[in-house]
Amino acid sequence: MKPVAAPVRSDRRRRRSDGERSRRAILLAAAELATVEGLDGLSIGRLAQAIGMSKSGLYAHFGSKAELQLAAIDTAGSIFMDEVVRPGLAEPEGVARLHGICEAFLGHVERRVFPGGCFFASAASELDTRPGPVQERVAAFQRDWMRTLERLVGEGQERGEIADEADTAQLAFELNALLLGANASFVLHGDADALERARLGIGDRLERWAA
Amino acid sequence: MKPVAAPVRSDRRRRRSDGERSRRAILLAAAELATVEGLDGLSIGRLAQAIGMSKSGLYAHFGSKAELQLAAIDTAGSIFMDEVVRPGLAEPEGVARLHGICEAFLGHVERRVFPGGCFFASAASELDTRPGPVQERVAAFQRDWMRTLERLVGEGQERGEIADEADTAQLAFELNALLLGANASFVLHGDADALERARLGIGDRLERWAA
DNA sequence: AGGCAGATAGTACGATCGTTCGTGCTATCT
DNA sequence: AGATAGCACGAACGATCGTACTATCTGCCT
Repeated sequence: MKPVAAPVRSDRRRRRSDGERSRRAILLAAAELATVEGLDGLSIGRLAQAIGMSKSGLYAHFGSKAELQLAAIDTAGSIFMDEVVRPGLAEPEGVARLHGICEAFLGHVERRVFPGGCFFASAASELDTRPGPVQERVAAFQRDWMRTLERLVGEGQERGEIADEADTAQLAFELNALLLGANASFVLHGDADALERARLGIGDRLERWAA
Repeated sequence: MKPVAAPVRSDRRRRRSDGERSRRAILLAAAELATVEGLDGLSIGRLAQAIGMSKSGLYAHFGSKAELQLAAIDTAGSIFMDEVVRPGLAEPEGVARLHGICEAFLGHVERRVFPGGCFFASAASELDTRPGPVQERVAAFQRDWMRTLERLVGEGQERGEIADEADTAQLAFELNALLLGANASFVLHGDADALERARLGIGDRLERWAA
């Protein structure tokens, strides 16, 4: 989990510092608002109003709405990296790290890093039936996340902390399902118990396959 | 799982048979389209075009877009009942019935009863941050579904097929999480393996707590 | 210090949104 | 058979959508 499409300045357009700051503010607000209004439902006019800018001034930073959406996804991705992946990887390698990343995920949901819960859960559900570059970017992120989980499970197995007989992808799938289930229940019903249930389930799964 | 707001004719308005047929066609299309465009993203104009009717003619069946959404939710609910709950309950009481309802859920996803996967997963994700009557109706359905799962788990325990020490709500939560995880992965990535993973996980959970 | 490119705002466009209204048509009831 | 009321339509509304064009201002490089 990481290349994540660096902020490649492919075009030869230089950026001014004030513009860069504006752009960052726009994308931060866009990433947060998108979990509430949806990536499509989020309108440029409302976004401009939310950050106190003119519609055209904001729009000039992006060539189209689709490019704004793509940039917002990348921004959300780097927030997700900072809030979930990096803290998780800070734990010592093995089951502790797997536990850590799951806990970091639940924590970022609980702390409402995004007001509408996990950005990618929200975006994936909205875009799942709308093929195109925007969907593809979200799907790529989601695949990357799953690969990260699988890698951590695999590391646990290599270290002898998780049974070799365990199906790596299967275990990763189940952990992810518990995380998404908790996210959904927490955001829709405000049900904090769901987070605890996910923790219980995750602990149970890891115990079940402990070597 | 069942009262589900019967088609109560609270107003004294009589219905003509042709109107009733149109209304049914509208709501069927609306329930299906909503899993693709979203309940909000679904526009009346596009819905009218999809079923070959005028915008105003369609609109006349409902006093507002919100009422159309509420009616579409009820329609989706009765489809869900027919395709998932009823077939599941056809199995003999106990673990078999629990297995049956889960399998019926996965089957209705795989058969694309709704083109965008489980209607309520889709709607819940879209509406989770938008309080109001529409959200409330979806949330009520979702609670009802969870209660059904919990009831089936409880029945399994009463029959001595599931260990009494099992946490009823916890087991229901985990089963539901596996179902939703499979739904999300299947719709976003077209990943049929996810359905199999859910089946494996469900079987494993039920075995784990078998009495 | 001068000048250029980037940043922001203003305005306007065509399309589409949900909604309202008035008008014929016809199924159904008396 | 005639009356009633539900059904469907076309046209039009004000608002808002994404997008384009133009003009003013200002940070930054030479």
